[in-house]
Order: sequence, then C-alpha cells, then structure tokens
Amino acid sequence: MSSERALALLRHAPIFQGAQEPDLLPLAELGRFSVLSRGQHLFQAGQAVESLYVVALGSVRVYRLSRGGRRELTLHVEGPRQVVAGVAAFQSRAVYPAHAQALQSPTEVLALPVDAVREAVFHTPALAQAVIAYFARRQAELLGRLDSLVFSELGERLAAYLLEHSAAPHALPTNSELAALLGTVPELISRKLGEFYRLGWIVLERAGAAHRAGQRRGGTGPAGRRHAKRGGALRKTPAPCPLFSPVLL
Amino acid sequence: MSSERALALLRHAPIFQGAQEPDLLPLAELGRFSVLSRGQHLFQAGQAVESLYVVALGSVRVYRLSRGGRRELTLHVEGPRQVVAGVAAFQSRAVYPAHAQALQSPTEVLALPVDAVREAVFHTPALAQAVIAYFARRQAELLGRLDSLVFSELGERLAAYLLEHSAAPHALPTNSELAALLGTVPELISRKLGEFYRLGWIVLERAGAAHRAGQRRGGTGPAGRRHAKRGGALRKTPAPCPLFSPVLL
DNA sequence: CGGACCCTTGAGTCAGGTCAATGATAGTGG
DNA sequence: CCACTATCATTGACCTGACTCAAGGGTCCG
Repeated sequence: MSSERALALLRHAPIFQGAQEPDLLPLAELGRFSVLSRGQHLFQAGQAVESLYVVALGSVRVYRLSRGGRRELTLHVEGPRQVVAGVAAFQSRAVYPAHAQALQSPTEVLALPVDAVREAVFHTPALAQAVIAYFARRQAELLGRLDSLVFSELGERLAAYLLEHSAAPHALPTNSELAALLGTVPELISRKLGEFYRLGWIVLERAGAAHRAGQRRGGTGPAGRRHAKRGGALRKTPAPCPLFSPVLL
Repeated sequence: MSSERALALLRHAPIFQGAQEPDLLPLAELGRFSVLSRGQHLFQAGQAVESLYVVALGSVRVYRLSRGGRRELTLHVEGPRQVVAGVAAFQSRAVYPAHAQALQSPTEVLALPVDAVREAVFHTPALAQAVIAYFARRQAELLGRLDSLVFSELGERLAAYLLEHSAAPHALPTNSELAALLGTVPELISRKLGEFYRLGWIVLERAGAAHRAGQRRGGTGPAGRRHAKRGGALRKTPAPCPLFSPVLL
C-alpha cells in the first residue's frame, strides 16, 4: 500500500507537526507519489493550484523569475519531508506564485489535492495549529531573506551562505544556483569566491573523486574551485571546495 | 463598555474575517485600548511578544533596522482594522521580529494578550481558518515585496508606489518615509521625483492648504514638490504633488 | 530669532551588472 | 577511443544605478 508510505511521510512533515495519525490518514489515502528527474517542473508560476507537495526523496527548488525572465531568485530549496506550495494551497486566488522544479535526479514527491488538504486542516484543530505555526516560521524566514537582500551586500550574503552550509564536507551548488539563491548573477559568485580564495578564507578541491550525487559541477577554470568563509563579523575557515568542512579559527 | 467597541473592531478585522461574533467575544473582553502619539513605539524588535494589536484609529508602521541602524525598511503600514504583529503572535520564539511605531498623532490600538489569542484561534475552527487565510495573503504580499526589491530598480518601485496610491488626491509621505518603504535613502527619492517631474509624469503642488493630518512635509525646495507616474509598462499621469489625483493618459 | 527638520543638489565612489572571449569537463553517439 | 555538443567557470572591459558626504534653503515651532 502506498498510503502507508504516504502516512509515514506526512507524520514527519514539519507542516503537520503535532498532528495525530488518525488526522492524517484521510490525506494519506488521497496522496499520489510521483517521480521527477532533475530539471523537471512540479508546476509553473501562474498555473492553477491543484496540489500541495511533500518531498519524499531528492530536493525541489522553488523560485521566481524576473519580469524579463533573465534572472531568477530561489525562494526555497526543500528536501525530504518538506512541503512545496504549502502556502499557496491556502490562498484564495489559487495560482502558484512561483515555479518549482526538481533539483536532483530521482526526486519523488507526494501530491495531495488542495481541497482535501484545506478540508482536513480546517476541520482538525491539531492540523490547523500545526499549519499556523508552520506559516509563522515560514514568514520569519522570508523576513530574514528580505532584509539580508536589502541590507547586506553580496560578499556578506555569500559568506553567510557558506558558513550556514559548512557543517559537513560537501559539494557547493553551481555558481548559477548560488546566484539565484543570493539574488545575483553567476559571474559575481565566481569573482567573490575567487576573492575569498585569495584571502585565504576558503580552500578548494577538484570535484573529481566526488560522487555524482544528482548534480555536479562541470568544467573548472584555471585554479579549480574555491571555497569560502567570511562575513561582517564572522570568523571561520573553510576547507576543500566542492567538498568542504568548516574549521574555526 | 469598551468591550463593545473592541468587539465591533474585531468583527471587521480582516485577520478574523469569517468568524462569528460569539467566537470573538472572549477576545474582545480581554482587549485593552491605548492611544499613542506620532513616533511612539508599540514595541521594539527583540522584545518578548505579549500582545497582538488591532489598529482602531490612525496608522502604525512596522519596520526593520539594518545592522548598523543607519537604514530602515518599512514592512507594512497598517491602518484601522488591520493587525500588527499578527504573525509574531504565533511564533514559538516569542520575540517581535520588527519595530512598530505610530505614524499619526492620535493612533489608537487594541491590545490583545497573545496567549488568549492563540487559545481562541486554536479552539475555534472558524478563527483558525481566517488566520490561515490571512497568513497566506500576508506571505503573498511579502513575496511581491521581495522580488520588486530584487528585480526592479528604484524608478520602477517608486512609480509603482505612486500609481498604487494615486486613487484620491492626497499628500505624499515624507521622502524619508518613502525611502524606507522602497528600500533606499531620501536623497534618491528626491532625485527620482525631480526626474519624474521634469519628464512631465507628475505635477506638484504646495502642501500649503493641506490639513495637517498627523504628518505633513516641512520645507520645500526650489520648485515645491512633484508627483509621479511611470513604470515598466504603466501609463498614467498624476496630479498635484503633496496632494494628487491620478489622470489617465 | 534659533533650532529642528526637511527637501534638493552637486560631486565623487563603488558594488553590482552586462557582454563577450577563453578553457574545461562530461556525456553522447559513432 | 574520438569528435562534437552543451554546460560551466573564470576573467577582462566597461557601464551605471545607488549610495555617501556635504552644502544651500525652506518651513514650522517655541
């Protein structure tokens, strides 16, 4: 039964944190899994909202395009157990406000019909409470995003990103992906990383031996790649590039 | 009884749209009105969240400061019936994420204790539903804000603002206020408005005869003030400045 | 009249962005 | 194994929007 998998997934989804199994059962039964490959879209901005998705495997990037379509801004990258379009599902004008695409190659999501979700949430206090808490968290994140974009400059945002993601040695996303995440263009990411490298804030390493876990960087210029650390008042060093680990200094 | 006024206010607050009077009664009874004068703070970012506020009269500006404190970004300006700190009230780490201050001189707000609000919302499906819808709207607004800040340049944001607020002839906020709203500094607002004026996109008029409705602009440079129109693909003309009315062209 | 604010401007600086060329890598189909 | 193509990263040249600093004037209030 796929509804068992669905139930297990829903039980651990933060958006429903605190809900009891019986509350989630009806939703789990309506859920349908589907598999996407890297680059495939779950939905495009402007489409009518039909489903809310829970990531089961892989990861999904939610992003908006600039009017000209020349630039994009990544709003979220959701991994397993995270929800995509969780907010849109409760909006009255039911169109997705952003695009969503799979980032890795097997990416599996559970689609839940929005009507059923609304129904369940509105009739189950525990669910409603969980959703409210989730929305509040979400908005706090967005606010943080907002003022980092307005108040801090690129170097700072990049350094913050690197520090935040330096827990385990791992590969850096593509420069384009980083650019979309930080609200800029790939060229600037390259320059900044180069600068950090020259300053000794980061170390770099070929992606060579790396497992090709869904996405890996292609060519590498002159010196290979860098890795970074820094920030307004931050202090930390980085390690190997596509792969890196943090080291305090 | 002030609780009657409170109830009337709550019944028309969008955050509780759809709720029935009996659901709101307990909240209304716990509400306390207070009056602030221009510039006075309802709360500062970082303080523990104790109340959620519903504006009864006047208007409240919610804003964040940059780390250095040199710049500020206005997140919302809430008028009568609107809620301040509606999202913060449901966050687990209970500290206000922003500052809030009265914009006009009598500004009256109804303070509701957050515990009571949470209690009421979590136990009343109609309220929970209303709050969820409100949060979803709120997030959509924030998203719009986000990408206008990331994707469009100042002239465009200013024009958009002017168009959006040109319904009735009325005074423009201070340049500093506009700057905070649009994520920039007062000097640039002045330059851009001047530019729009020279282009004939806006007309201006001394604030002279204007009623001093809480805030009015002080001195006026050379030509007085401007008024604006323009935008990526927008078409509209404006009228007198501090006071203006829109005119299609 | 002095002080506190505002608005307006000129000058100068710089981060961030555009455009385009160069080199590499990985994957594909032979 | 190899030519071929698509995707990336890196850089130099150059442009410009946005910001800072500072000065000049106004208005309003006490």
